[in-house]
Amino acid sequence: MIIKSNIQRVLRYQHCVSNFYELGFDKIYSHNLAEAVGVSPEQVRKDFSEFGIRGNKRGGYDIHQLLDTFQDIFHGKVDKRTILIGMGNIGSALVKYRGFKKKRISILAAFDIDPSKIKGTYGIPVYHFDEVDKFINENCIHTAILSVPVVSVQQVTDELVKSGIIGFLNFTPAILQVPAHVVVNNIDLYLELESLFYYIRTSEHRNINCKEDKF
Amino acid sequence: MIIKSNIQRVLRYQHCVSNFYELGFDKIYSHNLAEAVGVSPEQVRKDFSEFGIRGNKRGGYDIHQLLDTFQDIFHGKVDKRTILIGMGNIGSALVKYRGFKKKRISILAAFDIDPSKIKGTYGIPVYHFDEVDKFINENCIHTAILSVPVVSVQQVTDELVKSGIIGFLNFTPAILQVPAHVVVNNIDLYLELESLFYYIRTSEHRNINCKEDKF
DNA sequence: TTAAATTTGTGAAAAAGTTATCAAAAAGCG
DNA sequence: CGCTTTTTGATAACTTTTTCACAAATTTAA
Repeated sequence: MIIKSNIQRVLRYQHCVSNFYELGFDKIYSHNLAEAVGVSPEQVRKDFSEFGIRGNKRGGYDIHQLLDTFQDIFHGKVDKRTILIGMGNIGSALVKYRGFKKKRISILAAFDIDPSKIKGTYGIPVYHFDEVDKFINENCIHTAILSVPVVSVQQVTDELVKSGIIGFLNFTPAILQVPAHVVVNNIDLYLELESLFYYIRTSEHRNINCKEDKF
Repeated sequence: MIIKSNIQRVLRYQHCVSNFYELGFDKIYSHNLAEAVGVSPEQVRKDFSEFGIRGNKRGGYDIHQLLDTFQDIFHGKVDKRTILIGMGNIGSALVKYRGFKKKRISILAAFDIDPSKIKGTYGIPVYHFDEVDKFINENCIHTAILSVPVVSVQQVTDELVKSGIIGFLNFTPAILQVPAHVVVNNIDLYLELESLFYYIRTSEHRNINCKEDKF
C-alpha cells in the first residue's frame, strides 16, 4: 500500500509535537495536534494510521515514541544535502536561511553563470554552473534548488536531470517539463501573493472605513 | 454560487495565455493550456466554466478575450500594494524580487524591529515596526508579507490584524491563529524541501551507481 | 471493583475534486 | 452545400479526501 497522505501535514505534526516536547509534555492527543495545525482530530488520526502510528485509547500518543517515528519517516538523524542554482536575490537569501540548517539540511554549494559577480560571504563555495555536473556526481546529490531567472530555468533543469538530479525545489513561475521519475516542488511567490489578493477581494471583509480602497 | 476552483491554476493559465499572446497567437485550445500547465484539458474547461469563460466549439478560446477576462478576475489593471514585515534574509530578498513588480504588485514599505541595522538600499522606506499601524491606516493596506522570526510572528500578526490587515503571506513555519475573516497563505521553505527529500526517497528512482547514498 | 469519562481506530458516509463520455457546434474542405 | 474533423460544454462516472459515527480500550475516580 502506497502512502499518499499529505506529507506536509505530517511534517507540521512533527513540528508541533516537538513544541510539546520542549514544553515538557509526555503525551499528546489528536485534538491538541488538530488545533495547533488547523485540521480536524479525525484527520490527524487518519494520517497517523497511514504511517502505522498507534496511540492509546484514552491515553493519546506518547510524545517520545512519536518523535522517534517521525525521525524514521523523515530520516531525521541523517544530514541532508542539496545544491542551489542561481545566486540572485532569492538564491542568496536561501543560502543564508537558518530554517534549513536547524533541520539538518545543508546547501553544500551554490552555482551561478557568473560567480565573479557574487558579492558577500555565504559560508559555502559559489562555483560556475559548468562545474555542477562534476559536483553532483562527486558528492552524490539528488536534489537542487532552482532560483535562476525564469528564461533559463528549463535549460538548467534539463542539464541537471542529465547529471542525475531527481528532485527540484523550483522558485521560478515556470512549469518544468521533466521525466516521470523526477519530482518538482514549486514555490511561486507571485502566485501566492496574487491569490491572496483574490481571496481577500472575494471574502468581502475588509475595512469599510477605507476611503481609498485600491488594495 | 461561490467559486472554489483553484485560483492558482487559473493564474497559471493566465501566464500561459500571455505567453501565447506574445508569440502572436489569436486563439488557444484547452489542450494547449493543459499541456503547458500540466493538467488535463477537461480540467481547464471545468475551471474556465466556473468563471463563465466560454470558448467556441472547434474554435477554441479567443486569446484577447481571455486576457481581458483574466484582467477582470484578478484586477489586472490596478496596482496592488502590500507591506513587508521583517527585513532578514528572506525579507530583504523579497523587497528586491522582480517577479512582483512585473505584475504590478508593489511592496510600499518594509518594517523591522531594528531598522538601523538594515544595510543596503532597497528603493523603499524601512520603518520601525511601531510605525506600522499608522502606515496601514494612512495607506489603506489590506495585506502583509511576514518574514519575521518564527518566535515573534504570532504577536506581530495579532497587531497587524488589529490594524486592519486581512491577508497574510506567511514565510514562517508557524500556523497562525487568526480571526475567521483573515486569510493566510503559508510558504514554508523547510516543508517544501523536506517533503521533496521524502518523495525522492520513496519514489526509488535515484541513481543506483551512487556509492555514498546519503541524500 | 465498578462506573463514568475520554480518546483512539476504523469502516461507512459525505464531500470534493478529477477524468471520461458524448452530443452539439463550428470550421475546413472538396 | 454537405461531409468530415475538431473542440467545446455539460453531465455522468469515478477517484480521492475528509468527516462522521461509534465500538473498544484505557484511565480516573468513587
